[in-house]
Amino acid sequence: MEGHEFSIPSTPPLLPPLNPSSPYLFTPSLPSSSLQTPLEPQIFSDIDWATLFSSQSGVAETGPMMENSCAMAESKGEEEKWCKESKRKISRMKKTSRPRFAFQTRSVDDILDDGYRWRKYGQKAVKNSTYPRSYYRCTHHTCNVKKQVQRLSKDTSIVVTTYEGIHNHPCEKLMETLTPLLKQMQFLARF
DNA sequence: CGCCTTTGACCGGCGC
DNA sequence: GCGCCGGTCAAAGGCG
Repeated sequence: MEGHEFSIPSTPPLLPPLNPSSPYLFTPSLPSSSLQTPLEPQIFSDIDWATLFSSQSGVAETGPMMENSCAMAESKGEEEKWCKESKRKISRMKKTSRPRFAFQTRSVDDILDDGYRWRKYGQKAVKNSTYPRSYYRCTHHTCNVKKQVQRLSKDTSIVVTTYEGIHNHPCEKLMETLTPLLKQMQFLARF
């Protein structure tokens, strides 16, 4: 897989990338000078930030984000219309209490290898975006975590991934890596 | 055969 | 009540 560059507009995600073969970079946690190609946090009016950042868990802040996003609208009319729609979505999403976080990825691949297994259950064309939004569910039978993946129409190299919920099981790929090590440690511990 | 993606249909919330 | 929109379902088909 190719290298990915992450940019999180407000706060870092709860779960770090788990696949060591994928050198993900999180810009907010690193000084921009330390990156080879810094990706400044940006607000895109064509992404549905209201949906992406409507979290009650405090993972993401909606207030300043929404103000900035509204300011990015091209015309006054568009701005009012867009803000109105976003506020409606926020009020709708506040009814759900599942933790959510979103982050941007600069990548040619829409799907990130985050170590978990996902099944795609839908794809929809969304308003204000050229690219469709894809819906995925964690394949673990007891896990109800979902994620949405959408490419920005303004910057086609950037993919926005939104996670909803918290996995209630270990990461399969991480366990695959750790299990032999743990067995070896248990074996050695007997001496 | 099991697991996955694709895709049109369907549903519920919301504004007018 | 109607239409729009985002999210989900489920049948069909592909692939290893």
